[in-house]
Amino acid sequence: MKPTIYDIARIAGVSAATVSKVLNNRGRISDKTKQKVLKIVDELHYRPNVLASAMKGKFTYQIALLIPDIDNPVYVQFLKHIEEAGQQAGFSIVMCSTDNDAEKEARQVAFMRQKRVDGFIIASKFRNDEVLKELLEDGVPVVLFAFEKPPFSIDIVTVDDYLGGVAAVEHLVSLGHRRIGVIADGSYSSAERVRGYYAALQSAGIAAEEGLVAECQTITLQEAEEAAGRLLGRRDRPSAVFGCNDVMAAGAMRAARKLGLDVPKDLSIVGFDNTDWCSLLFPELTSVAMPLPELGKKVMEVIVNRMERNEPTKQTVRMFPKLVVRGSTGPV
Amino acid sequence: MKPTIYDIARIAGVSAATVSKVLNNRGRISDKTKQKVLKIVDELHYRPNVLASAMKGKFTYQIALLIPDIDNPVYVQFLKHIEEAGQQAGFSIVMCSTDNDAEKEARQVAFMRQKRVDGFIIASKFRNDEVLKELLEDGVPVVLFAFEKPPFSIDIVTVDDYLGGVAAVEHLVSLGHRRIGVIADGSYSSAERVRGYYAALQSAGIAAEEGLVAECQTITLQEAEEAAGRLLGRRDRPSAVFGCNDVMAAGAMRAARKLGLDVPKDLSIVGFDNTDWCSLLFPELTSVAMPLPELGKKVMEVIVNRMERNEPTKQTVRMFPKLVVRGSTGPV
DNA sequence: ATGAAAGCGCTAACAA
DNA sequence: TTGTTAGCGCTTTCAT
Repeated sequence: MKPTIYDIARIAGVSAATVSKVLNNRGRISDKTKQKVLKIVDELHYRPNVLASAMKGKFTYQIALLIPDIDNPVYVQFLKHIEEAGQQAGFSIVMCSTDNDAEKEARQVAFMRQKRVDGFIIASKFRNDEVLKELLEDGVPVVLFAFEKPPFSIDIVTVDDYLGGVAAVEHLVSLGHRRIGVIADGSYSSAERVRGYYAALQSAGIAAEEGLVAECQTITLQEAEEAAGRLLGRRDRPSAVFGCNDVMAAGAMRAARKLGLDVPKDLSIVGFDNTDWCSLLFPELTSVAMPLPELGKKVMEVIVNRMERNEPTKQTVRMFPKLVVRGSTGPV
Repeated sequence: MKPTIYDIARIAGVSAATVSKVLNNRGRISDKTKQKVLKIVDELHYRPNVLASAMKGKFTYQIALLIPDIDNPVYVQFLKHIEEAGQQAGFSIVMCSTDNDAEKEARQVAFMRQKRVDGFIIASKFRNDEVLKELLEDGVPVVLFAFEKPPFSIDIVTVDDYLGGVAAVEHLVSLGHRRIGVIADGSYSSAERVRGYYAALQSAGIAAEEGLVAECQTITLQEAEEAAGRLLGRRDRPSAVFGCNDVMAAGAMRAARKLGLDVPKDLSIVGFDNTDWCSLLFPELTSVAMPLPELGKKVMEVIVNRMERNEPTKQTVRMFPKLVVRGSTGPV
């Protein structure tokens, strides 16, 4: 059997309370007993049982990460960087995929709460307002990652999608493009990026055109390809397309190829998220990058902060995206 | 506060023990009290505290998944399917990336054991034999996923890499290729796939050639591209390349493009893992697919089985891979 | 069929 | 400075 705090206590000739104090650096303990206890702890490879200490109101050191759809490569990046930051801070990440399904969201949250995870990081979207509200009311630490949910008062760590959209489109404009299509999905981020698109057009003095925005219901290559097909099938097709994420952009790439269009000669394409897909595509995809390592660190910082002291004021951290130019964009 | 079993008991006018029995379907309880208790449970939205029941030796319903490197898209697929199967079976997955680092492996395992996860699924590789041995000796449920570790007696759920290698190379041979290169990494799976390569060559009556096997230290696009470059730079370059995973194959694709070789006219390429990268590449990548949904289900089945009754005999499940032909392979 | 009581491993008052 | 005690929420004998 694994040794318990009592085994340590017995061998060291002290009480369990003393051992606990040594382990947690609380109260005053003489240096002598401290050393003695630590020595035994080391010898027996003693490791406190997290369950037991969590029962006393301490942390479980587990954070649930809710992700809508792991087939989108950007979510893998989220996971990667959040797990990394979590490891750094001493927390593990429990991966919960929700498949964009409100029922599943509810089930996962309920299940995780039973396990007393210390908090929830919700990435990109969350449909079940009911459940979110309950979480907040119950004072469970929750941080939204890479999206916002306006009516809710809640901690948020995200990227400035609006500015990202602006950057993408300004790049295209600077290359001389004036007819620029967009492929968007129904998400909050997407809407912001599209807003950036309009703003960039406007400040370049380009009139926004009906029919240059294609919508996807779900974020899949196939849907994106179809949406792009609609855009590129027009008689007056755009000379550039802004995909609101790399999946959309990849779909546009496929559509272009199917139509025999050369990228970037006949069509420039910009994506968003700067995932590893960018370097697989040919030509490589110009894309807007989030500062993921920083975002990951930040989201852990915010959630741990909320776990430790539940301040009444929530914060929104909105970091700056950065355009990464590659081969998929060029002059008209 | 969340209601406890005592709250339920009090309201229902029974003892906590009775409530516990109802909840766990143990002992005999009259239908009447059962209904009464269940009703209260429902009304209060009572959910048992997993920590508390785990303290009494029950499950935590958490399984640690150790993954070496989430940048390889196949590991994301592992995660996806294992999480799915876990959800089905009522277990959540704690993601632990190890970065191929023995120290990190040890840290992660120690940390997870503190949290009393019910078991470990180790994907693809594990360097720290020490730690693995300890896990096994302590009777902790462990299953290897998608690789084997011959000297150890341990449960394994994997794909038959050898047959996968055979299938890939037989496909190339059937297209008329006789000089076939391989790009491998140092993993167990890779070695098996290469063994399949040799076997397929031999049964086709083709002499294996020195220098047609390129090795990578790590699985990155760049290294793969370099390795492929070495293969394709030879005067008598192969007409086909078998990448031991899709990353390697993608690297080969890039190398080919850099050398101005047309795929599949000048060079056929086969990958392994059938990841989503396959449909991003152009031409789309022919690749060997693992039956991931089945593997995911199986690995959960095996680990849960080991959790429930620790039988002395370990099992190895080796499933069959399947070649998926796409545009990257063609006749010589 | 039901309940009382002990205890899982730990922490936190409170005493000493 | 250290120890005693109670208790987190649950399960499990063992009585009744």
